Amino acid sequence: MRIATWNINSVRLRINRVAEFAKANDPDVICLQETKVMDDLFPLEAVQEMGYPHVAISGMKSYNGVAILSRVPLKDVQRQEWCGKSDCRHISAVLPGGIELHNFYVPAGGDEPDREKNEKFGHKLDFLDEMNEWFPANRTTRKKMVLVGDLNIAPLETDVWSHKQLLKVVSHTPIEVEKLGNVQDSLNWTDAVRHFIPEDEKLFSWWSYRARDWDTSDRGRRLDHVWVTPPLKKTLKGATVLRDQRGGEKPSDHVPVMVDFDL
DNA sequence: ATGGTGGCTTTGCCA
Repeated sequence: MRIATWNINSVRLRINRVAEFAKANDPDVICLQETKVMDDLFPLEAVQEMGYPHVAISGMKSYNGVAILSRVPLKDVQRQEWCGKSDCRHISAVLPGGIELHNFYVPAGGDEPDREKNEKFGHKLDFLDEMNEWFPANRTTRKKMVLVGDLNIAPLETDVWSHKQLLKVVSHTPIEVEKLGNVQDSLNWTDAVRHFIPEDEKLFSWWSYRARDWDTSDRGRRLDHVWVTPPLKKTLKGATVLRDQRGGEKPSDHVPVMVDFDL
């Protein structure tokens, strides 16, 4: 079983890129974020043509939006509200074998890392607190779960191009890293990507559009994650970050992250 | 200290 997560930054604009990615990498499940489309305009036909008959979507006009495209049946699809907002930042479904898959798009948090001056940063911190409360209140470490998505935080020093220069930049501030760490600790989640790629190796999944040359300057961050609960840890078989997807015509600013399981 | 790009929709918002 191969599960992929990808912030696609408009699924309609990049549906052909998704199709090419699926053909080349053959993931069983593709979790998308920032689909930026209402459900009735979602390119369902194209997704089914590429071999994903089971689709769960939660989208809105212009912003946010998440989707799960699957070759295997999806059960018990749920769309959770966070911070009292219906802003399409979460969808979950149960895969065969009773594995619960959660797909998140955590708020980016704006530019200023101070909740007094920037309410978007406050929203992000509150969102993380709510995740940290919801999981232990509603699930246990014994449940088979996969949590994926654009969490908009690069927790490790090697998850950013310069730890020192990003300490006050939203996505790598100590308070965000601490709160994400609390979520991770709450159900003893394993970072499935760092399970395979050593922590002393720089690893990014996002590069800004604003760089003159994203590849040469390589000022990236690892914002996209795949976590698993303890019962799935031994089933982990590999992890891949598809850096090449940042290149070519009209890329997303994020690249796909894939994790393989032997279930 | 600033501005750089991209998507969607609007002439600004969000990332």
